Amino acid sequence: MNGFEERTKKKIKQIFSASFDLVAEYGFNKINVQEIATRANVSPATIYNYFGTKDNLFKSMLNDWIDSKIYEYETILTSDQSFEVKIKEIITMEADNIQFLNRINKIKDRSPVHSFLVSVEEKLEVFFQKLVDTGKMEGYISKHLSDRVLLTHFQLFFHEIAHHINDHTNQNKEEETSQLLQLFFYGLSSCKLSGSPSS
Amino acid sequence: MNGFEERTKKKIKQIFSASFDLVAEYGFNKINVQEIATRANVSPATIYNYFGTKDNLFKSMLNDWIDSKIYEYETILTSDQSFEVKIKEIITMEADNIQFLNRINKIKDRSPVHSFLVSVEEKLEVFFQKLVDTGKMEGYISKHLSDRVLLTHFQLFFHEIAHHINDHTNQNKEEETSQLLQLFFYGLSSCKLSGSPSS
Amino acid sequence: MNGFEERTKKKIKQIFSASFDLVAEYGFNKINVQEIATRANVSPATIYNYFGTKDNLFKSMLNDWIDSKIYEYETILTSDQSFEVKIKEIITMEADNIQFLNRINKIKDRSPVHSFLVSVEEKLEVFFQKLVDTGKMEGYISKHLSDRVLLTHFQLFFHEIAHHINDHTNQNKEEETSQLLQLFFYGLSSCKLSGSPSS
Amino acid sequence: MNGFEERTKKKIKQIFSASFDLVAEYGFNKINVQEIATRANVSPATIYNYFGTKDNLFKSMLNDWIDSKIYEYETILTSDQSFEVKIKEIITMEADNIQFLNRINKIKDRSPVHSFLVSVEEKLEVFFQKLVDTGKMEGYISKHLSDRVLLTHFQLFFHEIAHHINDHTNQNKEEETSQLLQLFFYGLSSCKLSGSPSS
DNA sequence: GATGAATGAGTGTTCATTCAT
DNA sequence: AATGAATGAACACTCATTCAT
Repeated sequence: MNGFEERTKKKIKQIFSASFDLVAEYGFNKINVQEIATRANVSPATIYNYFGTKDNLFKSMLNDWIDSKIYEYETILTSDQSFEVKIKEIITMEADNIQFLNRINKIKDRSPVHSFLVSVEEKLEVFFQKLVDTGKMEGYISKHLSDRVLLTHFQLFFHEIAHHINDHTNQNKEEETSQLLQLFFYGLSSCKLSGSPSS
Repeated sequence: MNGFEERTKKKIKQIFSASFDLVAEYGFNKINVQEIATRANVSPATIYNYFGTKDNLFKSMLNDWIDSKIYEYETILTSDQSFEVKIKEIITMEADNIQFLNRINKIKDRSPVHSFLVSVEEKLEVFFQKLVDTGKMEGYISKHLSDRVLLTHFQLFFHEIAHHINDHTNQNKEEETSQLLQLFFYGLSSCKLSGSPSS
Repeated sequence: MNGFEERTKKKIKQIFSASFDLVAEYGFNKINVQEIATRANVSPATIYNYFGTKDNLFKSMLNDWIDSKIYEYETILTSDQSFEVKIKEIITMEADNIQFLNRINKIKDRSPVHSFLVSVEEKLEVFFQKLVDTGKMEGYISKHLSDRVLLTHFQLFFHEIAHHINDHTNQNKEEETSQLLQLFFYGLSSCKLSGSPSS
Repeated sequence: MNGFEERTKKKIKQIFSASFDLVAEYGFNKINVQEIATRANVSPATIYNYFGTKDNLFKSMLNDWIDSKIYEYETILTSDQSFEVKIKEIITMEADNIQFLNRINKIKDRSPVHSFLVSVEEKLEVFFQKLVDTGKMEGYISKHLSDRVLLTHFQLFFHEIAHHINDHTNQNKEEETSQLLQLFFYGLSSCKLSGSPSS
């Protein structure tokens, strides 16, 4: 890789980073190319040279982001730890991206970005499927629960806990996170208080 | 009520209805006053006569909507049925509004509407608090779980189930809804399969 | 005049008064019919019933105003006092209308009102001509000065002094007004300090 | 200065010129950005790129205009001529801007431009103060007249004479201008007919 | 390759005026 | 006769995108 390519890569990174931060803070709809360009220290025209359209910039940025995220998740999943520890680690990771995840999770508007969000979701589902499989195999998840239901449940729950971890106004993080994990594993009625495989 | 007032009320209803539908379908950011006006069979200027600004229209519409919704919920909550039946009824009602709820739930952008969403959320929290109280009193919810955690949990869960009910591509609604309720009450490990108060 | 006509006349007076005040405060361009109607305690539609257009309202209002003003001026002019005293009295009267006069004096824009302002100006010129004639006859004004020049000069000077009288931030009203009158009669070089006819 | 800057400067000049002409002809209130843009051969968006708001365009234009005007005045004031000749030269210059001056002089409406007009007026006052000082020093102006009064008087008088010079319907320009100058120096009673310092 | 500059197509909002009651 | 309500025609301003340098 020569000097030109390197500089180009660096600029693309800056643009991705600026887009990510601004989307996380304000959502897709309330930011404009000028803002992204300013924060990335390039001109708007440069962004168009690289990505063609604003939507395409978002698509590329999302693609880059989801791939690196999935890679980190997979690393945890294939590591040598108990299911519960893996869950906790992944959730902690999620906490870092929770604001951004909230942004991209519920957007089903006219934006052409939406079509791309579907592919992000698919990649995430593939991962969560592996997670569910592991959980069932290790006896942490009742086998008669359908995968489809569990997928939705995992995603929502992860957001929920990550949101709590990330909430800076929250004083009882530790306690509440533990309670949420308990809700996750044992439900509202809480027939059991400390978790070990039920098999 | 004379003829003027009656027609005005009717038009306001039309405008609220058009706004609601469009927000539900496309979100706050992707619709313009012209569209709302067209769908409501009025001119944009009429909307400004009534509401002054676009934001104010949204605020009024949300206020109207949340009040009627809370009223219906309260009716169910104070009815003479078991906790589980109440939950199911409320969730079924939610299913009708799920798309709209998804829209307004995650929006924390620069829009001045946001400030108003907080008050919507507060009204909802008041209701969910009552729901949690009832659940604890009737023995369906473990008393050592903090209210704060439960509030978030309830809201998320309701959305989750309602989303399933509302998902038209879904074939196994009945079965999946039942599974989700089970997850809700008894968690991932599913120590118990049929629910009756644990007290 | 029956009760109906009386009420109509009263409303027209209210509308004239509201228009006058608002034009004096904000100028022709920055006030709207709604504002005038509100201040006059009528509906905008009523104004249109009476005057047809906004411009026509202004024309009627100006006409009414200038006629009453000219009437008062003429009364002073035909009174039995010295020229200097008459001048002072008229200037004092002007002070009350100075804000309004400033408004209408310099407006030569696209407004159709302009065409009417010309007729206001004509009426004023007729009066000022009489004033000049009196001044020349009584020996206060050098006869070799052309009427045309004197007309402009009088109008400007009246505004200038009236403006000083009306300026509430001004501490030395008395002194400054006297100086201005001196400038008027004897000019910058002030060859004379107390004025008596030079004939 | 590279090609970019040069073209930008040229366009700004065009925009200033177009704004100036239109304001002079129709006043601030009756012209829109589209019109200015059309006359300046740019798009409205370009104007917003440069100036941000319509008001800001006016402010910038006025600032540019007053500075160049003051510069020309100062040149005359510091030149090596008699007071009367300086006065005549400045008045002749004013005649070129009289329409525009009439526009900006009396506007005290709700427009945010007004706040800026104050600073224009201040710059003019500084200049007129110098003029008055010179006149007093050279014995053309009676020293017991207050500066405050003289400032207003000068401004009004300049407008008056300039207006006459500029009035194309006027046949006797020469004669009338001379009469007005006489009124200025020696007042209505005209105790003196040819002007030389009275000291 | 990078960018300063320019713009067309909207978007929220205002307001004189009309119309049905 | 009076007015509540409705609207068409503007207008200030934004922003994704293009283009000449």
